Amino acid sequence: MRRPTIADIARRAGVSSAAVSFALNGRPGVSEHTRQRILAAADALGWQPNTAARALSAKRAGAVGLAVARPARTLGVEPFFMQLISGIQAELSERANALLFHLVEDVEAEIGLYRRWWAERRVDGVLVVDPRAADPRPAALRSLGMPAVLAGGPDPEGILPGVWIDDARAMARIVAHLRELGHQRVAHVSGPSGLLHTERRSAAFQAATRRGATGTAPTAVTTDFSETEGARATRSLLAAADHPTAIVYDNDVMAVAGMSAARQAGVAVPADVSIVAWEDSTLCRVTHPTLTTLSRDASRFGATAAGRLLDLLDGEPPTDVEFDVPELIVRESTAPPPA
Amino acid sequence: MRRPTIADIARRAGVSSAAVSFALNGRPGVSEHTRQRILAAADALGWQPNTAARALSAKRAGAVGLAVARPARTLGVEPFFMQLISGIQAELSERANALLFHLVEDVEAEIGLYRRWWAERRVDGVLVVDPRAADPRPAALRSLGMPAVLAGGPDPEGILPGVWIDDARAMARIVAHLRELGHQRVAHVSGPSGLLHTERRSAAFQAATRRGATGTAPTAVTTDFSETEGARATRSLLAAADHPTAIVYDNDVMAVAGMSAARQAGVAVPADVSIVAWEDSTLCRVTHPTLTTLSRDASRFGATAAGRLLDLLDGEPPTDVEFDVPELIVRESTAPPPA
DNA sequence: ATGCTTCACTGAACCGGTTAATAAATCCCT
DNA sequence: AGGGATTTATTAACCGGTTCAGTGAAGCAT
Repeated sequence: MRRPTIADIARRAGVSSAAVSFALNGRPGVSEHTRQRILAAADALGWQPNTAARALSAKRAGAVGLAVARPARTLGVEPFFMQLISGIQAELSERANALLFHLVEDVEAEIGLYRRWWAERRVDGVLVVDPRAADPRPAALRSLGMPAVLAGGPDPEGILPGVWIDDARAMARIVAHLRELGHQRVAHVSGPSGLLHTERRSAAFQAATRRGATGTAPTAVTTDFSETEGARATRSLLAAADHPTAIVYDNDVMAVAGMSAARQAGVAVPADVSIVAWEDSTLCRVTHPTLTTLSRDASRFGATAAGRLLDLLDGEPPTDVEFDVPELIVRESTAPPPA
Repeated sequence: MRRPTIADIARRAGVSSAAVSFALNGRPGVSEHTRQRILAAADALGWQPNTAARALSAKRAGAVGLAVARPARTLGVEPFFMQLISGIQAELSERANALLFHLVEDVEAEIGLYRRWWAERRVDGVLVVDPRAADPRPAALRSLGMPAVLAGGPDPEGILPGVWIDDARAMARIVAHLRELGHQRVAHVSGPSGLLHTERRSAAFQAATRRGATGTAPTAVTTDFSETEGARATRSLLAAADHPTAIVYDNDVMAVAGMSAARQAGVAVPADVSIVAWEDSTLCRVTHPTLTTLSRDASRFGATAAGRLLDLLDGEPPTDVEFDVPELIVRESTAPPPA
């Protein structure tokens, strides 16, 4: 059976197709009485707008894109992304937009994808995640003239509006918790230095621990977020005689791997060393002991970012949104340091 | 700057827009010489088809949908889905299609989404995952006339073509491995009974263990795939005097939780009980001991399913595709049973 | 009654492709 | 050379919406 079109509605309601368009989009040009008649007809026919036709004439695809340049392997274990996507979709659906989701190899491929999406008019704008140092994406998007919102940090170049979580104060909160327990030597196992949020956390860690620092001991180790490097970093940190009594990991996978590595090295958790993970996930609750973690509301974060992007598409001015400090969930992996 | 259209190409090459359309789509109606001239012009202008215009006239959206009715929480920890999506996208990109990805609450919402996607002509077809017992989706899709491929099993009703992995033989392979090690009492912690692949595995487990079964001991426990129920099931299985010496879990999260629960109950892995997980992931390698798992090639699986759907859209007849048996990766969590 | 504005609605162009119908040019065969 | 088939190209309609210029008719003040 053929899908009903605007012409069918017009015929049924005895008006022109232009009047139908006005009525369906809630714009002036038809009387209230006629509008009701048209809406009733549309409803009776079960009409839904053909997105292609609408996109073609209104020059609005009704869809936004999300490209993620991370290996699928890494993505899978992080619940953060699915929560993020879930939040994004809640907001998009609410406002009748669809999400084009794409995994890409690297930032270059991501820019290529943006170029294609834009040329094909597949999307009206994109959500950019994982901002990096010297990120080529904002400039590329500006040169394309493509609306975008940066989810994960303020844009250092000030090109794209951003939505982000206050990593610095979150880190301060973690260090404060460890200080309260009595820890003096705290270490940080961070993610790759290219990512802005990682760098924000590292800087905040340095600032928060500076005062009580223990001379020349290496207190920060950079990794690629993988479990392998998380374990390796842990072993090297615990090898020193006056090793740290607490370690903060930039994600959950590394924290779990680190805990395993500590145990194998004969270091008890939390008796000898306390452990804090950066993301709350199932992983943090199935381990023994359960992990103290920093918990962010990824879903709300995604919804806000998507909302800002749609606002932007509706012509509202670009603005930044900074979230509250995430909550620290204290579980069994943190305790006072050994006497 | 305005995007180039086929009218621009036509002007540049000195032909009509119809000739350009023929040339760009590789169909007869233009000479080889003219075709080259047109392609050169298109290339020079950096032309890309406007998907909305193409969708409107060719009645083909150039996009397929993937709706997933699982809580975002569960999805996140399973690397399977990201690998699946990655494979799907590789195939779709190859053939110039986009992926609309959507998380939904339940199967009813999923059907509602299909209805909307179809009415709006957003997608040309969908990939249906997680087939269930008495699944309403195939019939709903048939009544819509919407092309679809069922990823995860043959359609019991025979409505949709399916792509799936041979769960039965995979389970047989696991049980064979445990038998070779000498295990007599093997248990199965399965997922929810509503899912077809879960039921296939359970049936295969029963068949494979029937001969050596130990009287009335409960050898199978049904769960919701969560770490909580995985741990609970493990505790109840190990409580019996002649508890099983090996447990097969239907996913990785439950296996990890089960291992933790066993340790807390004073049962050593693998000395007292062997553990096998159904999905290989980072999780299975960061634990101590590392987990013996069944490893499927989710990426290739996704690519195949997407390929079948595109073939279907191209008018090819619907056919089923069954994959080879997945590989069993033996690690540290399986060993001979205690003497 | 006249002129002017406002309101409700229509007709037609337009978005950027695809495609059926048609016409012109070329080829082939007797 | 003549007539039909084939190749190459064009014209124009069409997909299903949006939007703008234009047309009556009603409302209002003078």
